[in-house]
Amino acid sequence: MAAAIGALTLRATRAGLYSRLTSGVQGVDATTYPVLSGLARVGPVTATKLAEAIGMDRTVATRYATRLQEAGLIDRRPDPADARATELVLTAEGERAVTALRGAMESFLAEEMATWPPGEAAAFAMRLEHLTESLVQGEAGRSC
Amino acid sequence: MAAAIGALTLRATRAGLYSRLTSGVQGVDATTYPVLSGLARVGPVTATKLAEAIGMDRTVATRYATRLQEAGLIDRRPDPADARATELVLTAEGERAVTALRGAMESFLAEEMATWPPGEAAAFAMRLEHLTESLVQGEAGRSC
DNA sequence: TATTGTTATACTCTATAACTATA
DNA sequence: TATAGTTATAGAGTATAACAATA
Repeated sequence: MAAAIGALTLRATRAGLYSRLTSGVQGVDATTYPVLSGLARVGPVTATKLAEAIGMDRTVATRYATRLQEAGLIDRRPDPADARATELVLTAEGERAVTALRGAMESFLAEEMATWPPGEAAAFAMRLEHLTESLVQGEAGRSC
Repeated sequence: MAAAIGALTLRATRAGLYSRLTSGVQGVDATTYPVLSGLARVGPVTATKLAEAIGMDRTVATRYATRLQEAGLIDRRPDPADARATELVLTAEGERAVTALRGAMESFLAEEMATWPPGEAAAFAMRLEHLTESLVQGEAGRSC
Protein backbone atom coordinates (compact mmCIF):
# COMPACT_ATOMS: atom_id res chain seq x y z
CA MET A 1 0.00 0.00 0.00
CA ALA A 2 2.78 2.38 0.94
CA ALA A 3 4.60 1.35 -2.23
CA ALA A 4 1.52 2.04 -4.34
CA ILE A 5 1.09 5.51 -2.88
CA GLY A 6 4.78 6.16 -3.30
CA ALA A 7 4.68 5.15 -6.94
CA LEU A 8 1.53 7.12 -7.65
CA THR A 9 2.94 10.30 -6.16
CA LEU A 10 6.30 9.98 -7.93
CA ARG A 11 7.02 12.99 -10.04
CA ALA A 12 7.51 10.82 -13.12
CA THR A 13 4.12 9.16 -12.69
CA ARG A 14 2.36 12.44 -12.25
CA ALA A 15 4.16 14.07 -15.16
CA GLY A 16 3.43 11.02 -17.31
CA LEU A 17 -0.26 11.04 -16.51
CA TYR A 18 -0.67 14.74 -17.14
CA SER A 19 1.36 14.83 -20.31
CA ARG A 20 -0.56 11.83 -21.62
CA LEU A 21 -3.87 13.47 -20.89
CA THR A 22 -2.86 16.79 -22.40
CA SER A 23 -0.92 15.47 -25.38
CA GLY A 24 -3.99 15.62 -27.60
CA VAL A 25 -5.07 19.11 -26.59
CA GLN A 26 -3.42 22.24 -27.95
CA GLY A 27 -2.44 24.91 -25.45
CA VAL A 28 -2.49 22.72 -22.33
CA ASP A 29 0.46 20.97 -20.72
CA ALA A 30 1.19 19.17 -17.49
CA THR A 31 1.67 22.43 -15.59
CA THR A 32 -1.34 24.37 -16.85
CA TYR A 33 -3.66 21.36 -16.64
CA PRO A 34 -4.52 21.80 -12.96
CA VAL A 35 -5.47 25.43 -13.59
CA LEU A 36 -7.73 24.60 -16.50
CA SER A 37 -9.41 21.62 -14.86
CA GLY A 38 -9.72 23.52 -11.60
CA LEU A 39 -11.42 26.40 -13.33
CA ALA A 40 -13.81 23.98 -15.00
CA ARG A 41 -14.59 22.40 -11.63
CA VAL A 42 -15.23 25.52 -9.54
CA GLY A 43 -16.62 27.76 -12.26
CA PRO A 44 -15.70 31.41 -12.95
CA VAL A 45 -13.55 32.68 -10.07
CA THR A 46 -10.74 35.06 -9.32
CA ALA A 47 -7.17 33.86 -9.65
CA THR A 48 -6.60 34.02 -5.90
CA LYS A 49 -9.61 31.83 -5.10
CA LEU A 50 -8.72 29.39 -7.86
CA ALA A 51 -5.18 29.14 -6.52
CA GLU A 52 -6.52 28.28 -3.07
CA ALA A 53 -8.87 25.68 -4.51
CA ILE A 54 -6.14 23.81 -6.34
CA GLY A 55 -3.42 24.22 -3.74
CA MET A 56 -1.23 26.47 -5.84
CA ASP A 57 0.52 29.78 -5.30
CA ARG A 58 -1.35 32.93 -6.40
CA THR A 59 1.53 34.08 -8.56
CA VAL A 60 1.84 30.76 -10.32
CA ALA A 61 -1.88 30.56 -10.96
CA THR A 62 -1.98 33.99 -12.55
CA ARG A 63 1.02 33.20 -14.75
CA TYR A 64 -0.44 29.92 -15.96
CA ALA A 65 -3.78 31.64 -16.48
CA THR A 66 -1.99 34.09 -18.76
CA ARG A 67 -0.57 31.20 -20.74
CA LEU A 68 -3.96 29.61 -21.10
CA GLN A 69 -5.39 32.98 -22.12
CA GLU A 70 -2.73 33.37 -24.80
CA ALA A 71 -3.72 29.93 -26.04
CA GLY A 72 -7.32 31.11 -26.24
CA LEU A 73 -8.62 28.63 -23.68
CA ILE A 74 -9.63 31.05 -20.95
CA ASP A 75 -10.62 34.69 -20.74
CA ARG A 76 -10.39 37.45 -18.17
CA ARG A 77 -13.27 39.74 -17.28
CA PRO A 78 -13.60 42.36 -14.54
CA ASP A 79 -15.56 41.37 -11.46
CA PRO A 80 -18.63 43.67 -11.42
CA ALA A 81 -18.75 43.57 -7.61
CA ASP A 82 -15.09 44.42 -6.98
CA ALA A 83 -13.05 46.57 -9.31
CA ARG A 84 -9.82 45.04 -7.98
CA ALA A 85 -10.81 41.52 -8.92
CA THR A 86 -10.61 39.79 -12.29
CA GLU A 87 -12.65 36.71 -13.00
CA LEU A 88 -11.28 33.83 -15.03
CA VAL A 89 -13.71 32.08 -17.35
CA LEU A 90 -13.42 29.32 -19.92
CA THR A 91 -13.81 30.27 -23.56
CA ALA A 92 -15.73 28.05 -25.95
CA GLU A 93 -12.43 26.56 -27.01
CA GLY A 94 -11.53 26.07 -23.36
CA GLU A 95 -14.78 24.20 -22.78
CA ARG A 96 -13.95 21.91 -25.69
CA ALA A 97 -10.46 21.32 -24.30
CA VAL A 98 -11.88 20.42 -20.89
CA THR A 99 -14.37 18.05 -22.50
CA ALA A 100 -11.55 16.35 -24.38
CA LEU A 101 -9.41 16.08 -21.25
CA ARG A 102 -12.26 14.64 -19.22
CA GLY A 103 -13.00 12.18 -22.00
CA ALA A 104 -9.41 10.98 -22.03
CA MET A 105 -9.38 10.53 -18.25
CA GLU A 106 -12.74 8.77 -18.21
CA SER A 107 -11.87 6.38 -21.01
CA PHE A 108 -8.71 5.44 -19.17
CA LEU A 109 -10.59 4.90 -15.91
CA ALA A 110 -13.38 2.98 -17.63
CA GLU A 111 -10.85 0.64 -19.18
CA GLU A 112 -9.10 0.21 -15.86
CA MET A 113 -12.28 -0.48 -13.90
CA ALA A 114 -13.93 -2.69 -16.48
CA THR A 115 -13.08 -5.82 -14.53
CA TRP A 116 -14.00 -4.45 -11.11
CA PRO A 117 -17.04 -5.76 -9.28
CA PRO A 118 -20.04 -3.43 -9.52
CA GLY A 119 -20.06 -0.84 -6.77
CA GLU A 120 -16.35 -1.19 -6.10
CA ALA A 121 -15.48 1.92 -8.07
CA ALA A 122 -17.58 4.19 -5.86
CA ALA A 123 -16.12 2.75 -2.66
CA PHE A 124 -12.59 3.01 -4.02
CA ALA A 125 -13.08 6.61 -5.11
CA MET A 126 -14.48 7.53 -1.72
CA ARG A 127 -11.52 6.02 0.12
CA LEU A 128 -9.02 7.58 -2.24
CA GLU A 129 -10.63 10.95 -1.79
CA HIS A 130 -10.61 10.62 1.97
CA LEU A 131 -6.99 9.50 1.93
CA THR A 132 -5.96 12.53 -0.10
CA GLU A 133 -7.89 14.83 2.20
CA SER A 134 -6.09 13.40 5.19
CA LEU A 135 -2.76 13.98 3.51
CA VAL A 136 -3.59 17.58 2.72
CA GLN A 137 -5.12 18.27 6.11
CA GLY A 138 -2.18 16.68 7.85
CA GLU A 139 0.13 18.98 6.00
CA ALA A 140 -2.02 22.04 6.71
CA GLY A 141 -2.25 21.08 10.36
CA ARG A 142 1.50 20.96 10.68
CA SER A 143 1.78 24.71 10.22
CA CYS A 144 -0.39 25.39 13.27
CA MET B 1 -12.68 9.44 -8.93
CA ALA B 2 -10.89 11.58 -11.48
CA ALA B 3 -10.94 14.42 -8.97
CA ALA B 4 -9.43 12.20 -6.29
CA ILE B 5 -6.61 11.13 -8.57
CA GLY B 6 -6.07 14.70 -9.66
CA ALA B 7 -5.83 15.87 -6.07
CA LEU B 8 -3.51 13.08 -5.03
CA THR B 9 -1.12 13.74 -7.88
CA LEU B 10 -1.07 17.50 -7.34
CA ARG B 11 2.41 18.76 -6.72
CA ALA B 12 1.39 20.36 -3.45
CA THR B 13 -0.07 17.10 -2.14
CA ARG B 14 3.00 15.13 -3.10
CA ALA B 15 5.39 17.69 -1.68
CA GLY B 16 3.35 17.87 1.49
CA LEU B 17 3.35 14.12 2.00
CA TYR B 18 7.06 13.74 1.38
CA SER B 19 8.11 16.68 3.48
CA ARG B 20 5.90 15.48 6.32
CA LEU B 21 7.38 12.00 6.16
CA THR B 22 10.94 13.24 5.99
CA SER B 23 10.64 16.11 8.47
CA GLY B 24 11.71 13.92 11.36
CA VAL B 25 14.69 12.36 9.63
CA GLN B 26 18.02 14.15 9.23
CA GLY B 27 19.58 14.14 5.79
CA VAL B 28 16.46 13.24 3.82
CA ASP B 29 14.08 15.60 2.09
CA ALA B 30 11.22 15.36 -0.37
CA THR B 31 13.57 15.01 -3.34
CA THR B 32 16.02 12.46 -1.96
CA TYR B 33 13.28 10.39 -0.34
CA PRO B 34 12.47 8.35 -3.47
CA VAL B 35 16.13 7.45 -3.88
CA LEU B 36 16.50 6.28 -0.30
CA SER B 37 13.25 4.34 -0.17
CA GLY B 38 13.91 2.90 -3.62
CA LEU B 39 17.31 1.68 -2.54
CA ALA B 40 15.77 0.10 0.54
CA ARG B 41 13.18 -1.63 -1.65
CA VAL B 42 15.39 -3.08 -4.37
CA GLY B 43 18.53 -3.64 -2.32
CA PRO B 44 22.12 -2.76 -3.28
CA VAL B 45 22.16 -1.71 -6.94
CA THR B 46 23.96 0.58 -9.32
CA ALA B 47 22.74 4.14 -9.76
CA THR B 48 21.53 3.45 -13.28
CA LYS B 49 19.41 0.48 -12.27
CA LEU B 50 18.03 2.33 -9.26
CA ALA B 51 17.09 5.26 -11.48
CA GLU B 52 15.18 2.92 -13.78
CA ALA B 53 13.40 1.31 -10.84
CA ILE B 54 12.11 4.59 -9.46
CA GLY B 55 11.43 6.30 -12.78
CA MET B 56 14.12 8.91 -12.38
CA ASP B 57 16.90 10.23 -14.57
CA ARG B 58 20.37 8.64 -14.13
CA THR B 59 22.01 11.99 -13.55
CA VAL B 60 19.49 13.03 -10.95
CA ALA B 61 19.76 9.73 -9.12
CA THR B 62 23.55 9.96 -8.91
CA ARG B 63 23.39 13.55 -7.66
CA TYR B 64 20.84 12.75 -4.97
CA ALA B 65 22.82 9.66 -4.06
CA THR B 66 25.80 11.92 -3.47
CA ARG B 67 23.69 14.07 -1.17
CA LEU B 68 22.55 11.05 0.78
CA GLN B 69 26.14 9.84 0.96
CA GLU B 70 27.27 13.19 2.34
CA ALA B 71 24.55 12.83 4.96
CA GLY B 72 25.95 9.43 5.85
CA LEU B 73 22.84 7.50 4.89
CA ILE B 74 24.20 5.54 1.95
CA ASP B 75 27.58 4.33 0.82
CA ARG B 76 29.26 3.58 -2.50
CA ARG B 77 31.28 0.45 -3.19
CA PRO B 78 32.78 -0.87 -6.41
CA ASP B 79 30.90 -3.64 -8.16
CA PRO B 80 33.23 -6.71 -8.06
CA ALA B 81 31.79 -7.99 -11.34
CA ASP B 82 32.12 -4.77 -13.33
CA ALA B 83 34.83 -2.19 -12.71
CA ARG B 84 32.73 0.51 -14.34
CA ALA B 85 29.85 0.07 -11.95
CA THR B 86 29.41 1.39 -8.43
CA GLU B 87 26.90 -0.15 -6.08
CA LEU B 88 24.83 1.95 -3.72
CA VAL B 89 24.16 0.48 -0.28
CA LEU B 90 22.45 1.73 2.85
CA THR B 91 24.64 2.48 5.84
CA ALA B 92 23.52 1.53 9.34
CA GLU B 93 22.30 5.08 9.76
CA GLY B 94 20.51 4.80 6.43
CA GLU B 95 18.75 1.65 7.62
CA ARG B 96 17.58 3.49 10.71
CA ALA B 97 16.32 6.39 8.58
CA VAL B 98 14.37 4.01 6.35
CA THR B 99 12.88 2.31 9.38
CA ALA B 100 11.78 5.68 10.74
CA LEU B 101 10.30 6.72 7.39
CA ARG B 102 8.41 3.46 7.03
CA GLY B 103 7.13 3.79 10.57
CA ALA B 104 5.81 7.28 9.86
CA MET B 105 4.06 6.11 6.71
CA GLU B 106 2.60 3.04 8.37
CA SER B 107 1.30 4.91 11.39
CA PHE B 108 -0.42 7.36 9.09
CA LEU B 109 -1.97 4.56 7.04
CA ALA B 110 -2.98 2.61 10.13
CA GLU B 111 -4.77 5.65 11.48
CA GLU B 112 -6.46 6.25 8.17
CA MET B 113 -7.61 2.65 7.74
CA ALA B 114 -8.65 2.09 11.34
CA THR B 115 -12.32 2.49 10.45
CA TRP B 116 -12.22 0.40 7.28
CA PRO B 117 -13.94 -2.95 7.18
CA PRO B 118 -11.52 -5.86 7.58
CA GLY B 119 -10.10 -6.97 4.25
CA GLU B 120 -10.85 -3.68 2.56
CA ALA B 121 -7.30 -2.46 2.95
CA ALA B 122 -5.84 -5.33 0.94
CA ALA B 123 -8.34 -4.90 -1.89
CA PHE B 124 -7.78 -1.16 -1.96
CA ALA B 125 -4.01 -1.54 -2.04
CA MET B 126 -4.24 -4.05 -4.88
CA ARG B 127 -6.43 -1.78 -6.98
CA LEU B 128 -4.27 1.27 -6.26
CA GLU B 129 -1.17 -0.64 -7.25
CA HIS B 130 -2.78 -1.83 -10.47
CA LEU B 131 -3.98 1.66 -11.27
CA THR B 132 -0.51 3.09 -10.84
CA GLU B 133 1.00 0.35 -12.97
CA SER B 134 -1.45 1.12 -15.75
CA LEU B 135 -0.53 4.78 -15.59
CA VAL B 136 3.17 4.04 -15.81
CA GLN B 137 2.82 1.39 -18.49
CA GLY B 138 0.56 3.61 -20.52
CA GLU B 139 3.21 6.29 -20.47
CA ALA B 140 5.99 3.85 -21.34
CA GLY B 141 3.95 2.40 -24.17
CA ARG B 142 3.50 5.81 -25.75
CA SER B 143 7.16 6.01 -26.65
CA CYS B 144 6.99 2.88 -28.82
C1' DT C 1 31.65 0.65 -30.10
C1' DA C 2 28.64 0.59 -26.03
C1' DT C 3 27.90 1.39 -21.18
C1' DT C 4 28.72 3.31 -16.28
C1' DG C 5 29.33 7.13 -13.52
C1' DT C 6 29.80 11.72 -13.27
C1' DT C 7 29.88 16.72 -14.22
C1' DA C 8 28.54 20.99 -16.88
C1' DT C 9 25.12 23.60 -18.97
C1' DA C 10 20.76 25.40 -19.94
C1' DC C 11 15.94 25.32 -19.01
C1' DT C 12 11.71 25.09 -16.33
C1' DC C 13 9.19 25.46 -12.18
C1' DT C 14 8.47 27.58 -7.75
C1' DA C 15 8.55 31.06 -4.12
C1' DT C 16 9.59 35.70 -2.00
C1' DA C 17 9.27 40.29 -2.54
C1' DA C 18 7.70 44.39 -4.54
C1' DC C 19 4.60 47.35 -7.29
C1' DT C 20 -0.06 49.33 -8.83
C1' DA C 21 -4.90 49.89 -8.23
C1' DT C 22 -8.90 49.57 -5.43
C1' DA C 23 -11.68 48.34 -1.13
C1' DT D 1 -4.49 49.80 6.03
C1' DA D 2 -5.65 45.59 3.59
C1' DT D 3 -6.51 42.99 -0.53
C1' DA D 4 -6.42 41.58 -5.79
C1' DG D 5 -3.63 41.18 -9.60
C1' DT D 6 0.59 41.22 -11.53
C1' DT D 7 5.60 41.31 -12.41
C1' DA D 8 10.64 40.82 -11.08
C1' DT D 9 14.07 38.32 -9.03
C1' DA D 10 16.31 34.53 -7.05
C1' DG D 11 16.44 29.71 -5.81
C1' DA D 12 15.60 24.76 -6.58
C1' DG D 13 14.72 20.95 -9.62
C1' DT D 14 15.23 18.67 -14.06
C1' DA D 15 17.04 17.23 -18.47
C1' DT D 16 20.44 17.28 -22.41
C1' DA D 17 24.95 16.91 -23.60
C1' DA D 18 29.55 15.77 -22.87
C1' DC D 19 33.49 13.75 -20.50
C1' DA D 20 36.69 9.82 -18.65
C1' DA D 21 37.01 4.95 -17.57
C1' DT D 22 35.90 0.32 -18.62
C1' DA D 23 33.34 -3.64 -21.04
